[in-house]
Amino acid sequence: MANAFSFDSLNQAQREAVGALDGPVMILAGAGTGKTRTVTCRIAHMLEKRIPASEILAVTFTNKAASEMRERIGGMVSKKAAAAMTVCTFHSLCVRLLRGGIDRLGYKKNFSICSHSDQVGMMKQLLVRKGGSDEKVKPDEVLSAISKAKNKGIEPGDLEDDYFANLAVAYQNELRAQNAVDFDDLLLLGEKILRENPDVRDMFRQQYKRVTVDEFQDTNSLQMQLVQQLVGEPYHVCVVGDDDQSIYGWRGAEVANILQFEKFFPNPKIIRLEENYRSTHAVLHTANSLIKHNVGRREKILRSTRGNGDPVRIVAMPGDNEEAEFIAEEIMAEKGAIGRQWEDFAVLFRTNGQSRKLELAFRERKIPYRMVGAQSFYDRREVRDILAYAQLLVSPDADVPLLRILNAPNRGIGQSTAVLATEWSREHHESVWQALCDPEFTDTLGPKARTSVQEFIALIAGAKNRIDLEKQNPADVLDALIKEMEYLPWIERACKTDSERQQRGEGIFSVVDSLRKHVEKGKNLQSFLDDSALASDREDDDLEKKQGATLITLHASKGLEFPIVFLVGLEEGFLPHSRSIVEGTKDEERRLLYVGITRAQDQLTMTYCSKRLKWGQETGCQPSSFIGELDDEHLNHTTYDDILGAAPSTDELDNFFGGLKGLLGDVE
DNA sequence: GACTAACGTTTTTTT
DNA sequence: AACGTTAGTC
Repeated sequence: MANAFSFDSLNQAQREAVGALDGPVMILAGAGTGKTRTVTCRIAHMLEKRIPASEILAVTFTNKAASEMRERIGGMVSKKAAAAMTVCTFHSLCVRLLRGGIDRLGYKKNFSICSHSDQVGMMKQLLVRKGGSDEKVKPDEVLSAISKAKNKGIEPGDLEDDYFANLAVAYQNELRAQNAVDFDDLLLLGEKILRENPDVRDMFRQQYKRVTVDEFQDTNSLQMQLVQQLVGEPYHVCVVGDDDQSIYGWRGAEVANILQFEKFFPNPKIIRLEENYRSTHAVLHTANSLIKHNVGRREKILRSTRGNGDPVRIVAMPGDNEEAEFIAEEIMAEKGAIGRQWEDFAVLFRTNGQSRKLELAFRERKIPYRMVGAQSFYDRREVRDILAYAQLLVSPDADVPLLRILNAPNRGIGQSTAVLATEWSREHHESVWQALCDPEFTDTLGPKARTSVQEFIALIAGAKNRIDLEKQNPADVLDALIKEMEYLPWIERACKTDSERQQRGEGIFSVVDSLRKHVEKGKNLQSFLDDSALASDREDDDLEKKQGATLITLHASKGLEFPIVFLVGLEEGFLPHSRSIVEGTKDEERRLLYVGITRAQDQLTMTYCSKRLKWGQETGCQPSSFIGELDDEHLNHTTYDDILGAAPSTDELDNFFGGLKGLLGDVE
């Protein structure tokens, strides 16, 4: 552990942050200022100072961030010490807490965690059951209102809209009846246990004497309260973040946590990291000039440790076709001219819909590219289905997963039977599964439906017995179950393409496979379901594993960096998004653009179009009001026509773009 | 109960 | 344009 890290390799501010181990500390880490390095060094410093690893808690926002942090610290100190620390997300910390003590709140310890799609399923049911509303209300709308209420500490019944309040109460009762919690409940109940039980709270405070919270600008007020419960005197807490990069306000993040940190912990030491190692001066100057238009921020001026670099280009485009072509052509030319890798290029956009034209242009030119984000692995139908079966094998009384797969694959238990069973279960205050098992209920069904139900019950009960009584490997049982009911052929029938068929098959396989690995580690089915519910895992989230230029949303780009960045669609209505103007969140849109700009290391090009295809319809566009806020000093305003001349041939294009670098770029 | 056709919607995304 | 949802038909 001797050479864990060296103070010499850190700058003044970083050194101060790494050295300040005691008391409340807030590190304001601007983009590209070596935040991760500082935080990991600080924790390594703790270990070097003989603070036991077991007393260290680091909370992150995603599981990926948690494992990366553990790995980096492991590289600096011993693997053993890294393994002994607790590095996890707020949610998984609460799961641990609740598996131990949720019975104090009247839940059973084997509670299940509702994923988003579970919540939607439940809310859809409630909307049907409650009816009553003249307008059609979307499940997501209600759920987000409930979520915001929970995060603000408002009781479901006290929601402003009566209809929503009614739904919220019903939703909460439903969760309760199924012994289930949603993501917000994890935090809510975790905080409640700590607050109401001094013995539990003291135990945690004894256990975790040093708490670090990463990405602090993304915490909501409930998470702040949780931190306050976790951290007792003498408040050895360190929060790290950048209010200028707070872009998740729409899902409850409270910048106030950073802006008013002094209110939560007394006399914090506040350290600013402003020395930027990532970008050229031109890029940073432009970023600084934009973000200073936001009011009520912790002012930070990023300083470049590098040279001026090329000016930042703002290019006016006739339309989105030209925009895509321009970028694709320029990437081809640049790559050849200065020997770049495809991976050095990134195109950033506000909405996923903007990627289509770009993909097309890339494919035409055989430019390899990687798309980040899009569809979550856990939202894939076959994955959700198989997880629903897995959950039934733990608790068949969970209504949402049961109803989800009751007729998937088709087994002759359709909507009408499902409705009858649900109604019966409500009247008799029991679960849908219990209703299906009840001969009194099945006798009310027609002979065909009755047989189908009985076969279904036998199928699930049989599999459950093989796990519970015969102690067979749950992964084997699940695998056999899937084959027995011919799930794969059923889902394949609905596929249009071969690649889709293959994808479905792989989805099913990987769920079973990851369950098997879980079991091999000695964990049970329940903990597998917990992990799956809390896992963010995008299909191939590891950007590094994919090859090619990057196409990515501004949100997903946070934390990444690229030598050459194109930021497209700087149009009023897109960036800032029209919705933000209605909702009065233009500041956050400005931060979003700030995040985008600060992703660039060497070269940045921002584009806007005069017209753009939107929802299959051509719409006129105005330049973003943000463009006018940028300082001109390192800007180069130009147009598509200026660069291209009048409609050159492809050959001319190639030649032209080949020489473009020489014409435009002030190469250092 | 299963399949098809018309319809409406469309920011960002994690746990 | 493309997707999911819903209503209508066999």
